[in-house]
Amino acid sequence: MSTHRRQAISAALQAQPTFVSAQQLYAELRNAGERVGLATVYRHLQALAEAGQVDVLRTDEGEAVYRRCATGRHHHHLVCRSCGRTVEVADRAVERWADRIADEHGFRDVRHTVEVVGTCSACGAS
Amino acid sequence: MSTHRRQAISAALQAQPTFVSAQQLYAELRNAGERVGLATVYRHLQALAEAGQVDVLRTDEGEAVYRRCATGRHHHHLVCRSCGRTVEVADRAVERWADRIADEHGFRDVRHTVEVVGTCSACGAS
DNA sequence: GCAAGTATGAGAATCATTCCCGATAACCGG
DNA sequence: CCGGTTATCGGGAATGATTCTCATACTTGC
Repeated sequence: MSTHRRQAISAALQAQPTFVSAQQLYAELRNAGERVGLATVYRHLQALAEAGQVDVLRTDEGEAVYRRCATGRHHHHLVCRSCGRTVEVADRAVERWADRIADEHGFRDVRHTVEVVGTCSACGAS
Repeated sequence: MSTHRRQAISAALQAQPTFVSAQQLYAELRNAGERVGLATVYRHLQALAEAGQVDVLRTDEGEAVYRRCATGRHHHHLVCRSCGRTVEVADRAVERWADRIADEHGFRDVRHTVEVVGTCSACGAS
């Protein structure tokens, strides 16, 4: 159906250089003049997440943050704790590791979460 | 000072077979007859977490869950999504992987989050 | 253009977590 | 053991993110 709002939200997300919370995206949309409701932002973000079109993760404070990733394939993130710059990492090594560990303990249908944060070269003014 | 409440909370946490939320722990303490406040549970849980005596992580719903781990050393968890059984995994391989990835992209002071969930052999009634 | 159905937005409702503050209990010097 | 001082408690209010509700606005098929 009407994909007007959905497109606006999807586009706004696309424009983000890093992970953003629903609240942030909502604020940006409002600033950009979009008359959109917070509930709508949440709805679409969730829909996009379920459709696997965006990645979701939780900050240490428990806030959900979203990001439209370059690839639809499974990957992980390397995020700068200072500027938020995000590098998408697709490396089979971790997947294999997770599978091996799970296997060693008899676990099945394994799913994993792997996120790495650090200070990027631009921010680490050493 | 008064370590009465602190001990009760620490002990209750010790008795948990898996990760528990502050709310759950609070409920258990009340059931056990402890006249403790929710705020106190949060306070001590946070203190214990900062002291590195308990591990904290976030559920997909954003709720913080705590666990007193066997070792104080750095490790990860393999959790059964059905029964909650938790296996502590200390495997240098992931650490090396994370360091390597970070290094390749010029990131420093790296910290990582790695959690694996699956169905344990007891629950996977296949 | 019209009916029927979905998306939308505003604000209320939820829920975990934190804040506030008067009450309480531990510690200490005497 | 006593009073004074101070950190901890507990309960309820305050906060903040997320979800729900529902009347209204837009879409689509016809």
